[in-house]
Amino acid sequence: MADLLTAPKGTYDILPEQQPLRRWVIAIAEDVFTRYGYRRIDTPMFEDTRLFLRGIGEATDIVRKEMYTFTDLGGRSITLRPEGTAPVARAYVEHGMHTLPQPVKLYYHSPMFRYESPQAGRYRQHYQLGVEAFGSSAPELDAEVIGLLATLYRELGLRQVELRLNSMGCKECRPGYSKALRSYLSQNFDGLCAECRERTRLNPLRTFDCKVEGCRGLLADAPRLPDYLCAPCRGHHERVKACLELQELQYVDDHTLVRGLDYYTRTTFEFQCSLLGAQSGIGGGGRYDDLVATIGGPPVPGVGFGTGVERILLALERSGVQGPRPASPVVYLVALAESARSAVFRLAHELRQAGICADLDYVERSPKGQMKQAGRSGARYAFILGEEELATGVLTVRDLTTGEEQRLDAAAAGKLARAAARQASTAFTE
RNA sequence: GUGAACGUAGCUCAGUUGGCAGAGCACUGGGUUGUGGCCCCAGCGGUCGCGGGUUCGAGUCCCGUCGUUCACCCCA
Repeated sequence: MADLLTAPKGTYDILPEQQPLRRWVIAIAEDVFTRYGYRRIDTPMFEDTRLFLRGIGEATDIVRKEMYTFTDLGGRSITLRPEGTAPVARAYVEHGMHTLPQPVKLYYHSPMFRYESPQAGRYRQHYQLGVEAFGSSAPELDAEVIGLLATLYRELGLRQVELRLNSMGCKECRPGYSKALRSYLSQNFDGLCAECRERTRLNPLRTFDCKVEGCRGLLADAPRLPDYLCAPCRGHHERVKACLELQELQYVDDHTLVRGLDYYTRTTFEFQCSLLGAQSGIGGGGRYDDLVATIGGPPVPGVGFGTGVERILLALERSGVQGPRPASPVVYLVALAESARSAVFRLAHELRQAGICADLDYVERSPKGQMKQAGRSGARYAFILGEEELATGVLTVRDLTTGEEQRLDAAAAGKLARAAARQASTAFTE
């Protein structure tokens, strides 16, 4: 026990009993994504490190201290994917998707890797569901992406979800704001915490995340991003809001909402769920009109989001949402005598070939033990074989829901099992 | 990276001022020569995270270390 190996820090096993709820969430997500016209893409779990350096931005926390980067045996610098947008953008460029009818709408469900300190809802490997739409700068697309995510949360039955919205401006107007903010921060440098002094130099917009009392006070009087937006950005933002209202979506304007990835332009948004505790962000994203060009592609705009599967599951559990019941066998086979084991094994094979889910004992349990397993397995019927049945060529078929028993030949028993299997599968799809 | 709390059976947890390692659940068998769920009985299962120290004696006290959890930070 002393040297027992465990899952690496910040990782976890997804156990059989946890699978149904997770698979249900993913199935609903894929249904919603498909309904909005998005198609699935899978990209490698690791990429050339330069993709993330250029795409996410070298000043971000993700790139500076959270990437799993290593040199492979060929001397290449490789990084485990920390987020989904840059890899999908890379695939878009690499496969010439800018020549397809635009926009190109893609979705993914993939593990992400970040070297973080684990806590509730935060892991070193976590799964994200996300969408990316390339090739249109229409504000309707921003609003659609946001509406799509809101629809997903609603169909999952999540409660207490709030949408926060901001515009980050574009490369025309944001530099002017950054300059004004940096200048304001520099004038009040003595009142800032050590970290915000660093942020002033690297990425002044991030100071809005600071929770230190003194910094918050100073930032309350800081220049506001909305006052610096250029006319096109302002118009875009107004149209996004109008389209949110067309979808009857509530949102909170938050001009301090700055996300941790440098590629965002114009729209940024984040859904927060108060059921989650400290890691309240359940999903977020925005527009990234310069990303594709930054990683070496044509100047193609885009917009998308990522949402954390573990945080959705956590919120669902705290909302009391139950997953679907795990599948049970239709038939459990019981050998009452040692001499019946071969016939039972043979019968299990035949049932399975006929498409019926059947299970049996493999550890030489007593008859009572086998019946106990049959009951626990959730099977509809126990097919019982002992010396009497072997001699007369029939099966004892016990209906485990009613306890009634009858003697049937193999053909009649198979018919019964097929009927029960059909019933079980229709119950599942409903 | 920083701080706090917690590490005892597969799981959830008791364990008094330091004095024989416990319970419930789960698992296996029996109670019924060939029959599940409920009940009863029995069994299986532990280097008390790991390493040092104090002590006649440490699960218990001290130090270190690793891990988990929560929070900061950041994000999904």
